[in-house]
Amino acid sequence: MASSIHDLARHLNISIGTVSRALNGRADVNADTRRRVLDAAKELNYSPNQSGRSLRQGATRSIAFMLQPHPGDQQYGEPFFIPFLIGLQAKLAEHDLDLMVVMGEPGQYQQERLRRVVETRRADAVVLANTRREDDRIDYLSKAGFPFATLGRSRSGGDTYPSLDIDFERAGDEAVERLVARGHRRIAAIRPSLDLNFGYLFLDGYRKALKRHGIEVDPDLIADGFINETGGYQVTPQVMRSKDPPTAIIFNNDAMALGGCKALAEMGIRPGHDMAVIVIVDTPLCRYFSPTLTAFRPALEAMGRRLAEMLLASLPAFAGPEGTRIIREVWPLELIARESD
Amino acid sequence: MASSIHDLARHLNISIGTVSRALNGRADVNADTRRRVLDAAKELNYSPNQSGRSLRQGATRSIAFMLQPHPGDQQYGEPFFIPFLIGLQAKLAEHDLDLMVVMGEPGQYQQERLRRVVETRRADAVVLANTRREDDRIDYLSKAGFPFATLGRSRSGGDTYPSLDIDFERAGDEAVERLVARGHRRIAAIRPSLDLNFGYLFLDGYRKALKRHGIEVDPDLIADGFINETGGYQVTPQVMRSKDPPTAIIFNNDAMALGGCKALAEMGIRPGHDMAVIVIVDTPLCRYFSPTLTAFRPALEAMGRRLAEMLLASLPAFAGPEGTRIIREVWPLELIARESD
DNA sequence: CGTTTTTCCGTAAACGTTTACGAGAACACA
DNA sequence: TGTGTTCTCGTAAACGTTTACGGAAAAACG
Repeated sequence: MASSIHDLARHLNISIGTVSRALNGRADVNADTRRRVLDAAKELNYSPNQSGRSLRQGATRSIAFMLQPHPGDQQYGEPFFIPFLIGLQAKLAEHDLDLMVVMGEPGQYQQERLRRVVETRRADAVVLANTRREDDRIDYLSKAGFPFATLGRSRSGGDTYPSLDIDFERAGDEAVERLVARGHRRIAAIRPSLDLNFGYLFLDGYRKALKRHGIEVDPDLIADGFINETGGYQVTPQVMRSKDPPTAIIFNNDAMALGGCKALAEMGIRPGHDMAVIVIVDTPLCRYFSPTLTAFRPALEAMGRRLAEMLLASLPAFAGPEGTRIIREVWPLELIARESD
Repeated sequence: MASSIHDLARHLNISIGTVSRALNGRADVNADTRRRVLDAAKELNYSPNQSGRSLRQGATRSIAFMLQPHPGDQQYGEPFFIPFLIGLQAKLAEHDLDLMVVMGEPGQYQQERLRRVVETRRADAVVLANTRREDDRIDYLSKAGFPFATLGRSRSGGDTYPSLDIDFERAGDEAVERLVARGHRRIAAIRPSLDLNFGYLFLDGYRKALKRHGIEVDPDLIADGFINETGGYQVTPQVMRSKDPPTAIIFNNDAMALGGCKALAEMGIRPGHDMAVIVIVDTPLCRYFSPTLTAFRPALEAMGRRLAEMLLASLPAFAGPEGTRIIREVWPLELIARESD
C-alpha cells in the first residue's frame, strides 16, 4: 500500500540515494533526473515516511503543547487557550510542523506526561501554558536541555527560553485608571489564589495606579479565591464586608467575575449600576453575560502565531543565519468597554 | 544526552536483543536478567526512542484529530469540541497514544492537511469532526484504507467505520414535545444552511413531533442561516415575517440562537416572555446569556472517551480477541431547563 | 591531447528499535 | 549415557530514510 523510496528508485532504475537527493532539493542532481523523480513521485503517490525521516534526522517535526489543569480542578482555562492554540497550530503548519496536545491529568503528578514526551523524543520542543510562578516543568526542561517556550512569565529558569505574556501589570493599572477617572476611590481586586504569576503582576499594576492617585491600598479590598466561578462567588462577599465597601471590583479572571456577579446579585447589588465591574482577560462569556462585562482582551490567536515564531527562532535547526535567539515579549491588552463599569 | 538501548546493553554486558525483550515483557528472558535490565533502565534514565519504535513496528502510536472550519468562516465550533477533545485525549493517554491536532485552513482545500498526515504516516488513525452530510474526507480515507472514526454521522462511506453522534432527531422531537406541552402550536426551526448532517436530523425530529400532534409543518417557520451569530441574526426576522408568526423558536446551534435573540430584542420581543427559545446543543454561553437559554446538552467529554474506545476496537493492533469491531452509537441529550422557554 | 575541475550518481553506513532464528546450556527422562 | 525438552540469550536482519564518501563520466582548460 504505502510506497517506499525503494519502490520509486526501482521504478526509475536509479538508486535510492539519488531519489532522496532529488526530492530534498539537493544541488548535486541533474535537472532532468530531478524532474523524472518528482513526476514519478506524484504518479506513484509517494511521500516520505515520517518515522524513517525522524529516526535518521533525529527530529520528529512535531511540537508538543502542554496544558495543565489547575490543582483540585479539572479546568484547563479552555476558552482562553483555544484561540491561542489555533494561532500556534497555523504557524507551525506553515513550517510543516505538527502539533501534539498533551494534557496533564487532574490530580496526578503533572510532570509525568511531560517526561514521557521528552524522554521518548516524541516532539522536538514543548510549549507550556498555565505557567506558574515557580514552575517545576520549566526546571525539568531546562535541566534536561530540552527546547521549550512558555505562554506566560515565570520566575523559574532565568531568561534562557522564549516566552510570551500579556501585560497584566499594565492592565491592572489601566483598569484602576479608568475607574478612578469615573470617580471611584474604593476599588477592590479579586484574583486567583494559586501560584499563577499573572495574579501577582496584575496586583502590582493595581497598586501602582492607586498610589499614583494617592489612594491608599486597602488590604480589605484585595481577595484571593479559587480560579473558577465558585471561587469568585465565594470570595466576593468577603470584600463587600469591608467597613467601607468598594464601589468597583476588578476581577483577574472571567470565570471568577461571573461567580462574583452572581454573589453580587444575591446581595441585591447590580453590576453596571450599583457596582462597576472590570474583567482582566476577556472571553466570549463576557460578551454575552448580562450586563455585558467590560474587559481587557488579548490578541490570542496572534500571540499563538508569535510564540511559534519565537520558539522556532530559538531552535538551532530553524534559526536563521543570525543564530539562535531567545526572545521574550509582553503584549498589551485592548480594553473592550461594555456595560458593567 | 539521550541514552540508547545500546548504551544500556553495554552497561549490562548483554545484547540489545535481550534488553529489548526484557523491557517489552517477553517471556523468554530470565527473571533475574529482567530485573537487572529494568533497574539499569531506571538508573540510566532510559526510554525507548519513539521514532525507532515507530519505524520498526510500522505504527506511530499517535492519533490525529481533525477539525475543519466552516467554509467562508474561520470558526471551528470550538466550545463544542473542547470537552470532546479532553475526553478523547484522556482515553488515548490511557493507552499510551498521543493526540495530534490537525486543523484545516479556512478557505483552503480541506483535504490537503489530511493527506499529509495519512501519506507521511504521521498517525495511525484519524478522528474526524465537523462531519458533513457528504464528506470527501471520509471518501478519501475509505479509499486509502486508512483507519478513522467520526464524530457525527455522514452519508459517505457506508457503515465501514466507527462513528458516534448525538441524537439530533430525538432532540428536535423532544423540543417540540416540550413546547407543545406548554401550549405552543406555532413553532419555528432555525438551522445551519451548510451541508451538516445534524441540520437534517434535527429537522426530521421536528417534523415528526409536529405531525404526531397534528400540527401542520409550515415551511415559513423553517429557515436556514449561516452557522454563527450573524447567521442567526439575519435569518430570525425571516420567520417572524410569517403571516402567522411563531410563539416559539428552536435553534439548532448556540451561536445562531445568540444572534437570533439579538434580532428578537431589536424587534421588542423578549425571549422567555414573548417568545419561547430552545437551543439544541448547549454550550457555556447558554448558561450565562440573559435570559439563560433552555438547551439540550450532550455528554461531550464522555463521548470523547467513548469514541476513542470505539476507534481502538476497530484497529487490528488494539482489537481484543473477538477481532475488529465496527461500532456506531447515537447518544441522547439531556434537557437543561432554563429561563428562555 | 593531457590534466584538472565539475557534474552526477551509486554505495553503504547510520539513526534506534524489534523480532525471527538458531544455538548453547541446563534439565528431565528413560 | 543418550535423547528430547525447556530456558535463555546472542546474532543479524529489517523498518525507511538521509548523507558522507568516492568514483566515473563529462566538461573545462592549458
